[in-house]
Amino acid sequence: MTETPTPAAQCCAPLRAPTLSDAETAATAALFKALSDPHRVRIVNLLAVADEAVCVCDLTGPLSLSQPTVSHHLKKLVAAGLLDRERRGTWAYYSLNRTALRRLADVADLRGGTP
Amino acid sequence: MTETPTPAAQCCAPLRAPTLSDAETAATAALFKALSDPHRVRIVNLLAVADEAVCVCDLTGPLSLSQPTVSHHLKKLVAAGLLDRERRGTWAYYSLNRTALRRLADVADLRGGTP
DNA sequence: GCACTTCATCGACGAATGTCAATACAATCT
DNA sequence: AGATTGTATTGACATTCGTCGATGAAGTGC
Repeated sequence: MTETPTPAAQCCAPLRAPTLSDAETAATAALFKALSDPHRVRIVNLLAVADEAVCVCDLTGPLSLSQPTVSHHLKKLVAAGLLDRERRGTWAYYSLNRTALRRLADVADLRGGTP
Repeated sequence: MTETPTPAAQCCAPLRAPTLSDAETAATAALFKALSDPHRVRIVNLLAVADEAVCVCDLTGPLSLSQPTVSHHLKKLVAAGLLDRERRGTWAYYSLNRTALRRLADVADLRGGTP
């Protein structure tokens, strides 16, 4: 997979949109799909409360998952645009993309604009 | 399936919550999972723009899906608490549960309370 | 160079998902 | 009662998903 399709968080459209293209519908579903797993919800929650970026080794414990599985989930969240990845030496630090999460909240908001 | 587990939309907790129980995490993931399919996103969008309740036969066309498949998706959305079902004679009318969608928007909102 | 650590990818497995045709159920009408 | 219409359920199928062990890849320090 050398392709890097644009993150769903950048293509999604609000559920209240008057018309929704197929691409927007797919992107919106993909965005929700990224959060459709309990472990990924937990990851986002951990990153939301931690104001510091977190590395993979800090997540395997709280999640009770193997390291490959944690990397797998992180990759999905990054692909969706919800997480940012940064390398510091040997470590890979992940942090929340607050802009993407703002957009997610707006997608689910049935009333008007983005304050 | 005679069990009727409480809808995810009533058990979910915001992603910004300081601590998230396993049950809350699972419910939150289940809520997102209900919207992780493009056809279900389309259904919610159709119901969001239509201020009238909609029956199954009105959805098979726009979705290009068979009637059993549409019923299957509707059932999942109702189970998640996002849709309400009402029988009128032979027809089954579905409508958006605006409270549940409000809650969904709040789940994704990283900043404070529920205005 | 080599050893070591951290993370990503690969391969395989069982489990869950979306889909449809066929069938059953429910409500209405004659 | 029987016929008809709209909806729900069943059973089967291919596909996708989450998980792990094993292996690679990248970086650090000796």
